[in-house]
Amino acid sequence: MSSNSIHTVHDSTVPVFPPISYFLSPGFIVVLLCLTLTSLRDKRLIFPKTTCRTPMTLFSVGSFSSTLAPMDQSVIDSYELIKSPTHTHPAGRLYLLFFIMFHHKAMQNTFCDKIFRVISELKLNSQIGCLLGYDSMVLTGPSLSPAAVPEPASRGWKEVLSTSYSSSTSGNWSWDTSDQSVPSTPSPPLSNDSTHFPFVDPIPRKRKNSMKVMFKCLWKNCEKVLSTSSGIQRHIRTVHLGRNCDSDYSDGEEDFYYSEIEVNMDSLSEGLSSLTPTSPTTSGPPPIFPPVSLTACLPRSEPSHIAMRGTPSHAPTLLSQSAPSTLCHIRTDHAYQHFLPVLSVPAMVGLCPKATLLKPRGEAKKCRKVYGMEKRDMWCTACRWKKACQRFND
DNA sequence: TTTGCCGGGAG
DNA sequence: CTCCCGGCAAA
Ligand SMILES: [Zn+2]
Repeated sequence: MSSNSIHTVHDSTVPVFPPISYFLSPGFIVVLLCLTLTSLRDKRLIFPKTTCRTPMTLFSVGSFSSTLAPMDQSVIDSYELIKSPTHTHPAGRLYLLFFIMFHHKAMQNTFCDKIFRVISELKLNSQIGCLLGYDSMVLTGPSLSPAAVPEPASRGWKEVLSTSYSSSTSGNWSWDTSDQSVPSTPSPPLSNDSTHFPFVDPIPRKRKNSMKVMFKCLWKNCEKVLSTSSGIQRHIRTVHLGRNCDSDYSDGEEDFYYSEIEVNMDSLSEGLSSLTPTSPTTSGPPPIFPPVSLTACLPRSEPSHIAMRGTPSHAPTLLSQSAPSTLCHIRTDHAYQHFLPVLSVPAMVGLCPKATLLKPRGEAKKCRKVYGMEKRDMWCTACRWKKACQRFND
């Protein structure tokens, strides 16, 4: 029976990774995301805030180990996945490659905005490159080989950005198939590598006054702020998403419609239902922004072989259905958010907060510069309307 | 020159 | 509201 020979590979237990065309069904958007992380912590920081339990499916590709593994369950799974030595770069870095399939097209922009924001807020020792694929124009090669990724200039793909801790680094890494690493990345000053997270004090930059983390609904014209993520999720679920409140069943979509804010408890008498309309902006404490260098990064040589394996996750799956207990979810979110304001350890050296009281009118490259006039449709809405950019705001 | 974006306007 | 653009200031 040669029909089965496709996934003959060793394990019969491992289901077959769906063909690339699966990701490219019309209406879906695939984001090819390449992360260069220096520690596991970085990833822990990024993904709980962005991909965890959102209406999309995340497939991880160990870019150097040439393995695919599904990551549509929870962050915990991704931990295990990352701990695998195949994902650890010899130099102590982690090179990760992800296919992200959005179940709703509208989620793409939200996701990008979120992940950009998180990365710049955290000043991660990470480089991130995003390749956005439009519908099914790319990766249409042989059914199973993502090696069919066309040349960088191919129209379907667009480089998004690459942030790095040092503004001078020209992050232009082409990942080669197997061995080599850090192709043209200038040697980063962080020698003090942290292969395992040397967690410093997880206490954020808390002021003496009690800053309490609260959760604000981001739905248009809704300024609801609640003290627990479960509360805000229930609010979004019932009020905005129109779901029945009888059960705590959640499909994870709420995560995109709220965000944490820090509220000064002194000027607030434990408002549990509404917030004083002090700051209309979404995120309360504007974090200090380091110079973030955005540079283009495009994959040069296509990964010639990628053995696909993993569970073919049911496409519009409901991630939380196995564990309807919302507590589990909250716990994870809550745990990670402690780390949020913590700066990554080694690279704090070159970063001066620099009192920029005068706000010299923008520093970071905005959508127009990053994407170019040619792909105006990839700008954020504000940029498209010639308003202040909200994706790369500073 | 290009880029960011305020203010204003149309629908 | 959403969407667009003239025009100015800064890069
Ligand atoms: Zn923008």
